[in-house]
Amino acid sequence: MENKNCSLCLFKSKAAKNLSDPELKQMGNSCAEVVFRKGDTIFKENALSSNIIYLQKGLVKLLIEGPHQTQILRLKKAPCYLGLPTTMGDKVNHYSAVAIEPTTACFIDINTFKNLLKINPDFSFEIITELCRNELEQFHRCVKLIQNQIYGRLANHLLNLSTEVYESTEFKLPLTRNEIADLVCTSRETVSRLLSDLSKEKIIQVDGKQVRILNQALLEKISDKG
Amino acid sequence: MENKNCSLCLFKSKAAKNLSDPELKQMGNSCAEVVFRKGDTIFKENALSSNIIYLQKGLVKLLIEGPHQTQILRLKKAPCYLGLPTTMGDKVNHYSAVAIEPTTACFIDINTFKNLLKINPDFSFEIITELCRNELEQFHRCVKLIQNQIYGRLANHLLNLSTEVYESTEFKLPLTRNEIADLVCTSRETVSRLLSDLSKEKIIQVDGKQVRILNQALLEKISDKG
DNA sequence: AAAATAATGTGATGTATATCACATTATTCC
DNA sequence: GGAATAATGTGATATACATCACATTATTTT
Repeated sequence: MENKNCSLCLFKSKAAKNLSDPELKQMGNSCAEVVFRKGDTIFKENALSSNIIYLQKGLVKLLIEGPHQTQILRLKKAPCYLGLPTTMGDKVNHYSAVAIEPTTACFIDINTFKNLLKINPDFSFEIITELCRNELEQFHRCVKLIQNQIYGRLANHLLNLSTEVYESTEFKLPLTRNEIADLVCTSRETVSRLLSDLSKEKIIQVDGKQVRILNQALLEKISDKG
Repeated sequence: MENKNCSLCLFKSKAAKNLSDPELKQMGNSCAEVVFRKGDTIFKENALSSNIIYLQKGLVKLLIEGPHQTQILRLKKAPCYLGLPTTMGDKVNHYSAVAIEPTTACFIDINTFKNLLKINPDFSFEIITELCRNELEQFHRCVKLIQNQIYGRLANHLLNLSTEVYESTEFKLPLTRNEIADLVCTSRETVSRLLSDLSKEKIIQVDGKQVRILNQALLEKISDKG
């Protein structure tokens, strides 16, 4: 791998904009690019965590084993860092990451990353800011997940896929009904039923995994009110 | 306020151990100590966030307005930082902090704090580590909250109060049944019923707010299994 | 292309827990 | 210390959703 490639890739990250050329080179030298197919595991819960991952391209789900079922914590879309909390926060991963679309990821050695944090305060300041924003998002996601009924949670995730992930009112679901159930914490059957309810109400149009949002305003209301 | 006091106080924080004498002095100079009584608000959701708070003494609840009820995100026990994510992550607070016991807190000016992050990489590294650990904890809390039934969540919080907060099998609940409901996301009535169920099963002993844990092993099993 | 496997839809039934209603007991306040 | 207010306990009823059961349809695999 060449330094040139890495610096181009990492320049998408706000934090890495603070890195100097030699620092980027240093990162590039301990950085390995890996391609994943749909379904491939990028890192696994309980395995030793030794890399920060920079998602160059693709879409990933973060999974954690709950007391009753695996929970999809959130989806992460490139470009972004992956596994910052789980790699910096403990020796062992507290969740898994699995590609749900063809994905390219850079594995950055944790010691190199830590070193950059220590020698470049602007870089580390941006990382702090990003961690803080993530945590705030996570608080909101969590409260919504607990307090909203499933209809509202489902609406929320459909909107999220439409506006954040695919930036289109029509898209192909990257998840099975079972995975959607793990995301909104319900059963597969309920997902089926509620999707066809939304369809009957002409709020969305569903054909297998193909989804089109017909009434975004109403979907937003459902997402907010529960 | 004197520098001497502040450095003593902040030395309890792992991150602040990396601060030099002049840096501690700098922090001390833009640091105000405030005493709160039970029920006092320390900072409020949606207000402009301008301070990092170091909890010297006491116990605090973090509140966020949910779509259906206020949610208690978590309890925070001194000594710890308060409002790191909400102050660094946005201009405005995403949650409130309210004292639930007599509490002493130091308000550190955000600009001073940011400056220290920029000039002292070891300090900022520790803050990153703490943020990461918090986020991991939060993931686990969230999954437990969604997947466990209320009996399990209640057990979990009773254990937490016993082992983390009061470090005793007997303690006085710092929350009303209503607040416990906001914590485990249920109704006041259900909290009443489940507490007396736990009592009938001889797992805990309840007299008003006074609680004694009689069968910790079983309580842990309930907390884990749901 | 056939066989095997995985994903999905849909009815019937059960249950945890919300909600309403009201009685009882603590706390706070003047 | 009595009045007002807040906190708590407990029954009856309603409901969102889980779970089970099975039919149907996609998707892989060979």
